[in-house]
Amino acid sequence: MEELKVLAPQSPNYILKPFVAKFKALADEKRLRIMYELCQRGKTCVCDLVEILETPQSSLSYHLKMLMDAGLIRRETQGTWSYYEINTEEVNALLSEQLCCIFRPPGSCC
Amino acid sequence: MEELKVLAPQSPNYILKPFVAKFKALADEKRLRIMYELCQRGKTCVCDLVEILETPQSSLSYHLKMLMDAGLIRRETQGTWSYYEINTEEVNALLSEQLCCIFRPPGSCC
DNA sequence: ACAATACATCCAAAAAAATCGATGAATCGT
DNA sequence: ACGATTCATCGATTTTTTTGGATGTATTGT
Repeated sequence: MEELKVLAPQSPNYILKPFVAKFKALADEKRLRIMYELCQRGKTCVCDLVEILETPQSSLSYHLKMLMDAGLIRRETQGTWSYYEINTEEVNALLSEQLCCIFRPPGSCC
Repeated sequence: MEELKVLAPQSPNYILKPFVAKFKALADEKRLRIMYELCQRGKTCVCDLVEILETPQSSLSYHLKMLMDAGLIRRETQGTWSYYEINTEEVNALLSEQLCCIFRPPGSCC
């Protein structure tokens, strides 16, 4: 039976690791644009985003997955449609209030 | 007298662009670690960071430049030494208060 | 049942970012 | 003046990320 190896919980890298994925998810113009649109429009399906961003559907799905895996957005499936929306709690916990008008849904702050 | 004209309504991408570089700068474990150490220790020179992060000097310089270009840290040169420190205003404007203990210098908030 | 739509996933190619030894400029100590 | 130290920049290589057409599954409308 192999031993489970774990980073020391007090190591800085252990503390910082969860944030890397979140910042990576935000470190792309297309994904920032997705975040922006989801804030402006609320729940939005992929086919609408394809039109808004003028980006191939497979590319959109890829970027949405990045944001999902980082916990910054949420998906709600209704039949064939996938509706995505901002995960307000996560975004609020991560970004400053000054960014609320850009990356937080209207009314969720300020 | 002509009225000062505010820039015509810009595309979302225009608004978002400045943030891409900032999030890109934070989207790396090594650079997050640099931010963390600068917060803990205040002004720190490159040679100290080389020892702390156990990373080649050229790599450190590369990452410090990324953070500099994003405006997240500041440099102060004293003779041969380069001291880097957090740009508190920028970080506060970008990140949530909940991250203050990790990415903001102690005492600059909470 | 069939055609059309929505979307996640796959995959190979292209683009972007990171790595690290080497070089060179500036400064310091002796 | 000379050797040593600090650090930014260069450049070739490796690694990671992004791209977008193709494929497959699920669902909807007729």
